[in-house]
Parts: sequence; C-alpha cells; structure tokens
Amino acid sequence: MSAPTKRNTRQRRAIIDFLKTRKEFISAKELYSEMEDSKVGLSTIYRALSDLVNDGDLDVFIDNDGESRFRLCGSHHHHHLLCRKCGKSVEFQAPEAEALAERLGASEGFSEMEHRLEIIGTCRECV
Amino acid sequence: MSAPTKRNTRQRRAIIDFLKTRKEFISAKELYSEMEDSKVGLSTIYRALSDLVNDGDLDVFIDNDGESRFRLCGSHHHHHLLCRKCGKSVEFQAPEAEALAERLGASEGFSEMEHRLEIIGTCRECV
DNA sequence: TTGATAACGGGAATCATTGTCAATAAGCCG
DNA sequence: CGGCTTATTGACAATGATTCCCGTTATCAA
Ligand SMILES: [Zn+2]
Ligand SMILES: [Zn+2]
Ligand SMILES: [Zn+2]
Ligand SMILES: [Zn+2]
Repeated sequence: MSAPTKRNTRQRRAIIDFLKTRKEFISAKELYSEMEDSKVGLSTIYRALSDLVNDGDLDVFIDNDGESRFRLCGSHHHHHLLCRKCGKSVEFQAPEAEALAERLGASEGFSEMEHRLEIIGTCRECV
Repeated sequence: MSAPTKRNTRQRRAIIDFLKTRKEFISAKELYSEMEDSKVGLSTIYRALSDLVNDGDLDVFIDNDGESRFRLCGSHHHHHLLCRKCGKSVEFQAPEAEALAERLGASEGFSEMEHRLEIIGTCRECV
C-alpha cells in the first residue's frame, strides 16, 4: 500500500489481506470477528483502519447507526468543485458519495453502480 | 410542518422556532445549550430531532467526530437513480450530499453552493 | 372538566471508539 | 546471527453521543 511510515507487522498484513478479499464495506467489529483466527486485537484493528484511512488506502462512511464502515480504495476516481464565474476547479474525493451510491442503488435493486457528482459555487475571488 | 402524528407541545414549538432562526447545521448538544432558557430536556431534543428527521423536515449528517448535525430542510430538491439499460429512474433525497456540498465547498472557500448528483446502475429487470 | 395517553426529563444504560501502559516484536547495527 | 531501540500490540479502562427507562406532566378529544 502507500504508507512508508508504518512497520510491517503480522497484524497489519492480516488486516490488509483480509480487506483485499472483501469488496463490500465492513465495520471494525465485524472485521474483528471475521478475523478471529488471525488473533488481532480490536484496538489494533481500529488503529490500522485509522492509519489506512489517513494514507488514503481506505474509503470510509458512517452508517445510520453511527458505525464507521471501511473498504479498500479502488481507483483514482474523483469529483469536481468548480466556480460558476471563473471556472476554477478543485478535485476532491468523497467516500460518502461512493458509499451513498452503493447503498442507494442496492436498496432499489440496482447493481453495478456508477455516479456523477459535482459541486458548483462561487470562489473566494469571485464573490 | 408536515407531521400530523405528533402533539403540539411547548418544547417542540421551541425547538422548531429555534431551528428556524438558524441556517447552519447544529448538533443536539449545541441546541440544548443554546436553548437553555427554554428549559427543554436533552432527551426531548433528541426525540424531537429524530421525529423531525423522520417526517422529512430536517436534513442530517454525521460529522467527523461521529456527532449528528441538523438543519431545517429547504426545498424539494432531489436526485435521480437511473438504469443504464432501460432508463427507468427513481427519485431520491440525499441529505449527505447536501451536507457534503456545503462542507466541501466551504472548506475550499466557495459560497452559494449548488450541486448535481446522479447514480447510474443496472436495475433488477435488466441484469 | 376529565380521562386516556402522548410527551417530558433526569438519570442510567449502551456501545462504538479512543486512551493507557506494560509486554512484545520490527528493524537496524555490528 | 544476537542485542538495542522504539514502534506496535492488546487487555482493559475511559469517553461521549445517543437511547432507554419510568414516574410525572401536559395535551386534547369528548
Ligand atoms: Zn471563481
Ligand atoms: Zn465518486
Ligand atoms: Zn433497467
Ligand atoms: Zn442534493
């Protein structure tokens, strides 16, 4: 993955390997129980997930019960924020949008979701 | 508002009146302290907010600290989920998207945000 | 006004997440 | 291959937002 700052421990490898086998979002607790054979502590799972998120290797979103759910990042898919006056544009990632598209599509019986999101505003210089 | 199932109590009126004066998102706890003159219990605030959300009168999103933040709904703005094969479409609301647009735009110094979001998938019949 | 019952509120309970800290094990140097 | 330094681990405690509980109070139709 993209993090050079962390040591390569058995626990971290196990977590990443597990995530690779998993396409859907998963919570820390679920990961903990599904990985019980690997003997990785819950604190370690929380720490590893947090690091992976910071390194940009994981998408996260918070579900309706307030629990965070994680998934390995796919591509370099992104969105745009652009100014309606000068056209200046900023790229951004939006895990919430990724998760939302999956959840919403699935809840309506759709599959193979893709989506488009763009935000238009007036930038500081154009106000 | 749009809820016929709830009684019209002093507390509920106070909460709605307060929300009307407030354009930004606010958390339950913040509402509690900012409304302390109105003597409304925290439990009541949580219940009222939850009811208002269920009735579609409030937008919610969960901030980075896992705390829910609320705001009175604006218009009947909505989004579309559509099938890439047959074109069938479903309308949906996405408070997360509304909140995301505001947050993200603001964080980049933009104002007067609007946005467009659409999800494309394959519907059950077209798989 | 009254009675049925929804709503209130204060405190306890829940539960995901974070902090603590002694024990352990990467990674490095010789 | 051994030690050394220090990041990492994991069991457990602590936190904090939200929900639950339950005796009390207020609403409102009749
Ligand atoms: Zn501009
Ligand atoms: Zn996206
Ligand atoms: Zn279709
Ligand atoms: Zn929208």
